[in-house]
Amino acid sequence: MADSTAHVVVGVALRVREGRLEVMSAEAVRASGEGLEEALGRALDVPALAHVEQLDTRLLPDGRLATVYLGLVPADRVVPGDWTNDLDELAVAAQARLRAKLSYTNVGFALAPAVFTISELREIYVAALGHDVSSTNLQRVLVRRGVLERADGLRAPGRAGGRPAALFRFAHQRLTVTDEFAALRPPGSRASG
Amino acid sequence: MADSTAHVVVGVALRVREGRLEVMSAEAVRASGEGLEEALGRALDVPALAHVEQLDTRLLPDGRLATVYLGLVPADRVVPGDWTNDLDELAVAAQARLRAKLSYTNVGFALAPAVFTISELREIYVAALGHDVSSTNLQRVLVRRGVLERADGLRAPGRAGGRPAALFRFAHQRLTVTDEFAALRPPGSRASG
DNA sequence: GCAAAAGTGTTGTGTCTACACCCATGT
DNA sequence: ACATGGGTGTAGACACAACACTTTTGC
Repeated sequence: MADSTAHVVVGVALRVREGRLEVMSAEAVRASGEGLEEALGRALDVPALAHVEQLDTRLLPDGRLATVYLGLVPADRVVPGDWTNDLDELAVAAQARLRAKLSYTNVGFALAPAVFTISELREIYVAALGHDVSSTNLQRVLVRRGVLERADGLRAPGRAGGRPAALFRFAHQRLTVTDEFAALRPPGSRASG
Repeated sequence: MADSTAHVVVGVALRVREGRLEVMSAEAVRASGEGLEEALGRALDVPALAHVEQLDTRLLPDGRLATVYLGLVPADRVVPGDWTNDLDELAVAAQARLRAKLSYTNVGFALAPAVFTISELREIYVAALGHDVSSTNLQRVLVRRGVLERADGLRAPGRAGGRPAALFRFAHQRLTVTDEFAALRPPGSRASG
């Protein structure tokens, strides 16, 4: 009864680099009596992750039991490891989770640098979502929801010229649901701004 | 290495009964080499569940590792067990998940009888969501989304009279996302029905 | 001046809530 | 007739996508 199958913690980290979504996976055997967090800490560089959440617990093909975590790394953070572009089944599940949450939460904070222009944020969203995003609408949606706020200063234009870009930052660095339930809201809950 | 902590599967079942949300929890120790499903089968009456999904994997206060599943039972199905109205922390998490999914998926199918009137469905939603729901809008939202469809026949009125109610059924008996991403949809995705 | 990049104004559409009103039945 | 419960019509509020237009820079 004390002997159950070995339990491992698997980390799947995602980040956006040069317009592409990159993955890195790692696993650690969980020592007897050890918490999930400790094992996750050995699997991934957790302090480097801006956001972590549990994805799934499943039996691996080899019969071991694995608890899978999704970690997100800001684009400007240097995290060594075997980053790759090809997504295995687990990475696809992680991306699906990320895609969904990008649209109704502020998870973007975990992929973006501390301060950025809308164009830079747009690139991140395009890579993570896998489809084009209008920077006009991206800005408006996120500002209206209170997800983004202005940071001081401007980014000087490149050699090609152009208007200097305003800098923004995420208003919160913790996951928040920003688009609560499109339908079936409680009665009398129409004011939102 | 082979000796990790004992792993248990915990099932949290929810149903609506007499206008109240009820919970039943159970757990089963997972035998060596056994899958999660088998243990879940011993913990809950799985064939009676119209929908099952994984909620969380966590360390219990006693140090055991538990994988928690959420199961939903249709209101008219007879499932013996120790059903109660007071929700512990796990049950609250289960309810939160249910509440969220009620608004952007068709999970309702797993709580409702095969065929029902809008009023009956409304009662279920009220109990699960914890706030009032207008039957007018409930009907319109779910029909517009293609979640509900008409069933043949009418329900005769009670002794107090009233117009006979139309019968409806859920169009699908498997979880489907019906309100995909409010914002940041791919370009050119405006037509919907 | 012209191209490039950023940002604002504005319009149209879809989806929701709220509420007025009509329909079908029992007594 | 009238109370009761079921259902439809419709108006108003948002939030969003799309696109035209203005602003600010480099060359």
